[in-house]
Amino acid sequence: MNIQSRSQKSPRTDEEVIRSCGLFRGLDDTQRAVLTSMAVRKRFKQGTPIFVQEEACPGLFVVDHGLVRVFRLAPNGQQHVLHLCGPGQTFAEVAAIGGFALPACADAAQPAGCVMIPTDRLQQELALNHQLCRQLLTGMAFWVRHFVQLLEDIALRDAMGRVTRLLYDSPCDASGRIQLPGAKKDLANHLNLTSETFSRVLRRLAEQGVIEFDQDRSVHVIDAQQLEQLSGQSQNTDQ
Amino acid sequence: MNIQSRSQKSPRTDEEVIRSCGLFRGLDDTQRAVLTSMAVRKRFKQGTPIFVQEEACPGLFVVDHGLVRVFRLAPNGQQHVLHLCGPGQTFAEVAAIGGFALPACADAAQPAGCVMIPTDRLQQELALNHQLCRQLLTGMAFWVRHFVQLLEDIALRDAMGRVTRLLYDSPCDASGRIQLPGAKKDLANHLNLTSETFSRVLRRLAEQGVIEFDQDRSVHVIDAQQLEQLSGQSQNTDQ
DNA sequence: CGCGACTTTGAAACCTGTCAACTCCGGTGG
DNA sequence: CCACCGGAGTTGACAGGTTTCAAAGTCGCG
Repeated sequence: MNIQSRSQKSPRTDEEVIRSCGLFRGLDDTQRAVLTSMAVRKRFKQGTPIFVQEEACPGLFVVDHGLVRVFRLAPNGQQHVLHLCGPGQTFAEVAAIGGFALPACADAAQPAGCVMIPTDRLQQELALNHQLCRQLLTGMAFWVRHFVQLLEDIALRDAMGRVTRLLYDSPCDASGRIQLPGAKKDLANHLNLTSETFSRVLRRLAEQGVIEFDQDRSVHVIDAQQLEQLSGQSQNTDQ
Repeated sequence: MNIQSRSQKSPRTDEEVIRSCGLFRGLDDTQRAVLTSMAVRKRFKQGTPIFVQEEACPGLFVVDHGLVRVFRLAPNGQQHVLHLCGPGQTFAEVAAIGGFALPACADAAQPAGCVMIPTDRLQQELALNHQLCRQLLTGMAFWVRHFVQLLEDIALRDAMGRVTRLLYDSPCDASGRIQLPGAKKDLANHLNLTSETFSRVLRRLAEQGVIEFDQDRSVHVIDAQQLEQLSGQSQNTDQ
C-alpha cells in the first residue's frame, strides 16, 4: 500500500496546484509559468454539476481540494463512475487536448476547488510549445495504460478481487488506516458493483479478520499480506 | 452501420500502409516520408506470438493485412482480448510512445503483415518533430475516448446490448452483410462474454428475426432499426 | 426532532459462467 | 479414399455470483 505523502492545505496558489499534478510533472519552471498564466480558478459546492457530457470542453481541470466525480451517463439513465478525482488529479484533459466534446459528466462529490486551463488557450500553447506536447503525450500514454488496467479489473476480477485491489492500491497513513474517498455507493459504482455487494464484501473481509472498520468511513488493515494475496488473484476461489 | 469502404490488396508499400492508418491521418507527405524511412516489415504466421506483455516495446505496429489479437494475460492464466486489429489499425502505440513496458500480449489471429516503427527511432523523432507530436497527441486522445466507451459497454450493458452494439458498429457491405472479424470465441472474449453466451444471444436475435446467418461467418441484418434500438439501450429488457 | 440520503442486511430472481455432450469441419495419416 | 483427430461452435442442464427488491438501521443537517 502506498503511504500517503502530504496532507494538503486548502489555499494553494495556482502554481502550486499545477506543480502538484502528475500530468505536468517533468515540466520546468518556465513551462509551468506559462500554464499558470492561463489558469482560471473554479469553485463548486457539493453536488454541483461541473459539466455535462456532449458539451464542448471548457478546459483542463486540476483539482486543488475536495473531490470530483467523473461519470458517464447512459441513455437509460444509468451511470458509471469513471474516476473520483482528489487533489492533484486532472480531469477533462482528454477532451481539452483532443479538442472534442466531453465524453463524460462531472460534479462535485465534496466541496471542491479547481484550477482550469481553458481549452482554446491550451490548444494555442500546444501549437507552439513542443516540450509541453511531449510531456502531455507521455502523460496521455500513462492514462491509457491506466484504463487498460481498469478494464482488466472489471472484466477479469470478481467482486472480492476488485474491492481488495481498491484497498490495496489506496493510500494509507503509517498505521495502515485507509480513508475511503467519497461515498461507498460511488466507490462501489466505480468498481461496477452495487453498494449492497460492496457492503457485503467488506463485511466478509472483516469477518475473516483482514480488515477492521473504524468510525468515520475509514478502514484499518489488519492482515496486509492476505489482502495482497486476495487482490493479486481473481475469480475462482481455488487454491 | 458503417459502409465498408475499400477492400485492400495484400501487397502495399510501407508508405501506403502508413497513409491508410487513422493515427497518422493529418500528417503531410514530408512527415509520412520520415516515418516510412524508419519502417520495418514484419510477417507473422497464424498463431505466432508477436510480443509478450512486460517486455520492452519493440515499436509501433501498423497492420497491413491479416488480423492481430491484442490481449491481456492475468496471473491465473485468464485472458481478455483488448482489440482485434485489422488493416490500417495500430497496436503497441501506447507503450512505444510512452516508453514503457508492453501492457499486453499480441499474436496473429490470422496470417498477418505489419509495418513496424522501432521505439527508439520513434522517440528520437518525437524529440525533434513538433507536428508529429501534436498529431499523436490528438490520436492518443481519441484512443482514450475509445477505451472509455469500451469500459462503458462492459460495465453498463448486458450480453444482448454488447452483441447488438458490436453488430451495429461493424462495417457491412451495401446489402447489410457483416463479415465478423476473427473467431467467435475471440469476439466473445473481447465483449467479456463466453463463446457459449455469445452463441445463445446470436440465436435469440435470429429467432426474433433481427438477423440471419449466412454461411461463412457472416451475418445478414434484417431489421436494422430494431438492432439500433437494442444496441442503444442496456440491461433491463423493459420496453 | 424529523426528514432524507446513505448503509446494511436478508430473501428471491436473474444473468452468465461452467460443465458436458454433440455436431461440424479441416487436416493428417494409414 | 476413408478413418481418425482436434479445435471451433452449438446446445442443454446446472450452479453460482450479483443484482434486485424490500425493510430496517444510521448518520448528518435544516
